Amino acid sequence: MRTMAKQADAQQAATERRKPLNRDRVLRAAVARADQSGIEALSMRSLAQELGVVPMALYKHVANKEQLLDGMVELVVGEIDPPADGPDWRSAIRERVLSARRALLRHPWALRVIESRGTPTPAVLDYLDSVIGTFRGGGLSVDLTHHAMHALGSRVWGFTQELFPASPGDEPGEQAAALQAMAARYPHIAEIAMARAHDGASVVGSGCDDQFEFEFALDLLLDGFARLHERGWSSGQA
Amino acid sequence: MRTMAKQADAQQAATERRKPLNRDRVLRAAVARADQSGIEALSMRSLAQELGVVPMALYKHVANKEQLLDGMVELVVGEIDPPADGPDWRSAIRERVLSARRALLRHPWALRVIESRGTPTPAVLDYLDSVIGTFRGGGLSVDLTHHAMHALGSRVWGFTQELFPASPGDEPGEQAAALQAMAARYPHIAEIAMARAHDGASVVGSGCDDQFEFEFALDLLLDGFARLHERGWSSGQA
DNA sequence: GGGAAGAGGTGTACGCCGTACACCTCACGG
DNA sequence: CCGTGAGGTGTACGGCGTACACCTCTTCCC
Repeated sequence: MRTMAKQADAQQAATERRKPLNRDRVLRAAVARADQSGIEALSMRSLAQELGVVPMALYKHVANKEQLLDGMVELVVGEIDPPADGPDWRSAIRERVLSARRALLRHPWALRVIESRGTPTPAVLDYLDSVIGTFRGGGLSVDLTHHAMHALGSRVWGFTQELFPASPGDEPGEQAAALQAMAARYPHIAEIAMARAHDGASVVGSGCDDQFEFEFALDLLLDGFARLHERGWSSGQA
Repeated sequence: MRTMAKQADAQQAATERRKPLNRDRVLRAAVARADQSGIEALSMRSLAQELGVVPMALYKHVANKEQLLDGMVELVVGEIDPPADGPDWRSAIRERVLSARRALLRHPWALRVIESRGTPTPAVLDYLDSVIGTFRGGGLSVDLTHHAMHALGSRVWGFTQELFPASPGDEPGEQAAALQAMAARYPHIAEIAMARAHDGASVVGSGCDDQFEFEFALDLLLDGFARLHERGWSSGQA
């Protein structure tokens, strides 16, 4: 507190919120809120409140909620590492996809938003374009690259859709009981779930899409692409 | 029109809507509406109107909207053919998944609803359980089956997430122009899109996830599973 | 036959949501 | 000094899901 403290303080309350509140601040606040409260808790109203501002104020910085979501996606996709250059397309793709995974792991809502968005944003296109470029740079044909991208599907984002949406961790006892009940009706699911529960350590909570699962599938596909590439595969034949 | 026509007619208006309107009729109407107007056009209010009933009437048959969606999923998943039995797990899975694809193709909203639902419905569990059962019946280890299911991911439903949400068909001239514009900024995407446009015939509209794309990826994965199975792969090693 | 019971349909109301529109405020350049 | 325009406000509308009290039949038992 220095001279003119009173005046400064008085102004501060006004000033603090008067700090321009540009588009970027809005987007970052939105990302933060979605990160910690989930995407469904993000409304224009709640976001405005968090920024100490009336809802309509946001519309001076984003056209509407759709554009807000697009902006958030841009931010998240911007966190993905740039492509590694090198002769080895296989590991370049691998690294890139795993980097995407890390980014989207930090913002669990992001994949769903990306996928639900009607039109891909520029950052999304940039990312896809550069992944494709890596395939092409590695010598894969346009044809094979095209199909490879489709085969990867949403996996280019580092995720495969969870089959079981990861029930938020009840205490383990309860979970075991639920499993017991399921075993009668869904024996095969239970068998697999049991086996998984065995490992224990390596699994985060009850989620099953851990790093290993993802890399298993990714490598299976990359192996497949490599094999087809070696054989000069083209969609004309088998 | 026969005797007592007037009375019958008078009653008919009342009667027609008085037809009990059970849970099943509600669900079927909801599916029909979602099929033809899209899932986002399905609100309790609009559905009620279509059934000639006040919104709150629906709540006598479904607990809330979530349960409505669950019920719709049950209906759709029920359309998937039962598993073919036979010694060949590979083609049994293939058929089953392609059947799921056909069902979900008839109800394009369904995959998104399945995935967004917090807890899988019984029909969903039945389906997954029986797919797993087919793997196991084919001799694949619990371990490999587990990873295979993850690798399939949402592909067990016959779909991979579209990377490009299929812009609704503008006239081809316009589309070509847009492509031209994109080529500058996203050369690799453009290259692939061009190549695809070449084939023409086999592609439905501008959508790219046609049958071929899907089967390409599916077979790549199934081949991979088969190969690992033959080698007695287990997650302990490479 | 009369009346309780309960299933099915109604009407009103609340609190959320996104956002259109008119307004205010105030720093700044002419 | 004043106009202007960027940034923030307040009010309002139409849509949503749904709680709650109510009405109206059908059915079934006495």
